[in-house]
Amino acid sequence: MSRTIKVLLAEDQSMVREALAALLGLEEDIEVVAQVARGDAVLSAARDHGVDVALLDIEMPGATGIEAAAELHRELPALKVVVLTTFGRPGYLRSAMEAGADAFLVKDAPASQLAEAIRKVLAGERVIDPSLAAAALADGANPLTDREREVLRAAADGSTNAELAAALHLSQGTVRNYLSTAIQKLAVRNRAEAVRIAREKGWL
Amino acid sequence: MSRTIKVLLAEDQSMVREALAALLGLEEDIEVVAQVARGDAVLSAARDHGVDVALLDIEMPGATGIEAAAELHRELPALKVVVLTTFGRPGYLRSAMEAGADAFLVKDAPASQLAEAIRKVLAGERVIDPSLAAAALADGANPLTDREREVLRAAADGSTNAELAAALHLSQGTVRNYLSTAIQKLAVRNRAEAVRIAREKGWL
DNA sequence: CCCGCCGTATGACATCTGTCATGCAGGATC
DNA sequence: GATCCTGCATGACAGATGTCATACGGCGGG
Repeated sequence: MSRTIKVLLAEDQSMVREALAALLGLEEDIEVVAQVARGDAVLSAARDHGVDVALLDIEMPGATGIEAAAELHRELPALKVVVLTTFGRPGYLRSAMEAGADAFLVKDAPASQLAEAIRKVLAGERVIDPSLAAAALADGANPLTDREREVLRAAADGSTNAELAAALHLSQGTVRNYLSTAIQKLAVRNRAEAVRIAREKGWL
Repeated sequence: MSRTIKVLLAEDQSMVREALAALLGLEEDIEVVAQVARGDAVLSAARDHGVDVALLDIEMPGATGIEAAAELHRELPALKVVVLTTFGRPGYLRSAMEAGADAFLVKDAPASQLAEAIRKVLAGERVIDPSLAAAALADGANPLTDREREVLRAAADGSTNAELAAALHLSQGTVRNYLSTAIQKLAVRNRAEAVRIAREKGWL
């Protein structure tokens, strides 16, 4: 028989993290051997505990789960990565896959899928929600350039053009040009809508 | 000896809900007897299962945890209510308390506080994070009028003045007046910032 | 009864935003 | 080397947004 599966859990909300640990603790063949609350603590914890599978939330301080996934994939290629997120944003799925994730789960899927996904990735399978995959393909790739994304992200909090220009070391006109092209690419009417749509797609 | 504490769990993300159930299941004196995923399913589930404590997430479809709390407080006054939320927004705390909640927990508190809070509210105590309470008091009450809130909420998705006017059956000028006063009350420069601040405070 | 606030509305004004044409430098591609 | 794309910039213009003064009816408090 095989030994238990060693899992690393990365999730910033303690209550959710410990609850997930309790859930996985109910499984006989799974053992949560490490828990971290920050994206930038993932790699060393995975190394220190000889982990088989890393379960990563996306929204975390320090580094996102996607960034952590890429790092793990580079440094510990044998390690399997499951990305777990609140938001089923097509762009997140795409980035997670590009970062080398083996599974992508949303938190409103039934709890049973979590242990199941862990076993499947260890067996070499990939696990992704088919409808999300379809949405990701339908949306296509992120149409925004780096600069456009950067400006849009900075504009998300309601900053004015002048503030954006100062913060990004650009001229005010350039800021407006970037926002204008972003607005057109996203087929919306103003920056607020552009921010909303880009967020929904996971393109920010 | 006393019988086990019967708990109702209301949280829309299945994985989180079931994980919390697993967590509470580890406690000898606590039993999760019902789980619901919608705010408008809380009351009848609580009635049907003779629940002692209801654990309510705020963000849920159907009705918010706050609305559900108010309903429970009205219909089943003996029932204790614990509000559990991702966002430690002062305005949420205030509304939860006004709705008759007995405890207010944020999901990034340690998991141990959950069972502890359940026992405390049953003992007649109230449980709230002191720093959040301080923030709620410091912020004061929501300064926005009903209409201002309504317009701001509608403006949050990037709608233009004309769209807002049509949607709310107001003149465009009136919409601008409301947004203008909201902007001034929140001491910000434009509607986008106003939306952000109002959200952060839990005033939307 | 009067005052003040809320909801609603208008008009005028200043500023901010979004669009477009145009320009230039650097890197990639052919 | 010519061409194209990207990043950056400018100026001009139209339209959206924010401010302010003003107005009126209703409602609640003093």
